[in-house]
Amino acid sequence: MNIGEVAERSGIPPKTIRYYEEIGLVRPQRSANGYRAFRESDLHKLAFLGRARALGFSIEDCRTLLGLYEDESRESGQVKALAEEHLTAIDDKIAQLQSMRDTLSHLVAACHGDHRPDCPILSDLSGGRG
Amino acid sequence: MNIGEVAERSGIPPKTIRYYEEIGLVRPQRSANGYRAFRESDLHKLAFLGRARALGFSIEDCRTLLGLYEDESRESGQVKALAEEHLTAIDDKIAQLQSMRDTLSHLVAACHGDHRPDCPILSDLSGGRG
DNA sequence: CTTGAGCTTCCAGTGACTGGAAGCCCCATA
DNA sequence: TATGGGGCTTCCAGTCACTGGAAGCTCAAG
Repeated sequence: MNIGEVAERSGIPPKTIRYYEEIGLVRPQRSANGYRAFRESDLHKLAFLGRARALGFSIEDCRTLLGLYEDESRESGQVKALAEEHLTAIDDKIAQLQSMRDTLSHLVAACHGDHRPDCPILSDLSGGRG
Repeated sequence: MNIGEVAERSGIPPKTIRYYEEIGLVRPQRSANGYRAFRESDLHKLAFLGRARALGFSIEDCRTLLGLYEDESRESGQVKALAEEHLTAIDDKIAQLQSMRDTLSHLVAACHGDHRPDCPILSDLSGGRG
């Protein structure tokens, strides 16, 4: 398979696939003409990466997960620990965004939003009174 | 004021303040010795920026907000529109994270996480049956 | 033989900092 | 007066995960 077909079937753009090769996540062979020659197993790996990235795992986490996936002597505890750590990070981010959201939505509600200059949003940002 | 004091009073690290100057968000004067000389108004601006950043506004949004803050002929509608747009973006991010969180927490719950190799998390990542 | 799509590499830019090196400047103490 | 240490300066590089674009090679169709 050439990169275009792999991109389509894995849902990962060609540029990103090349980048993944550059950082050693996949190692496709090469045809005589210099084109990358992907096997089904490469496609499978890329799809794995796509799903892991969609769950928000970092590239380094993905590398670890791929390693565990290919290691038949892995312990599921290692995978679960990584996933739990990531889950905690996600929860932290959600909490942070939620807090921003709460503050911001109050400010937006308080702002009449018309042609006049006075604005509770700017007042708040400027320190509470001005 | 030197940069150290401004950093402490605004809560923004010196490195970040220098960066903000570089991109034109603040323009402190200079003392004869080459040190940056901040006025109270610079400190005020930096505190404004710190709060806007804490609400998740991008640097470019912050630039716009500062401009509106200093423009006495602004219309509060412009500020509100910007804030609403940002609020929507936050909501989108929360929804995305929440979706990741849901999937991931199910997978984590399904994984026994012991010394055995079989693992629903990896199975899912590998395409549902691997 | 030409055209155009697809592939190659390499370089640069994104956002918002952050770390580190090399080198002034200033103040306090011995 | 020397020195030591902390604070300040600039500049360069790295972060993360791509993404855009340029220049040029390859391949299949007409």
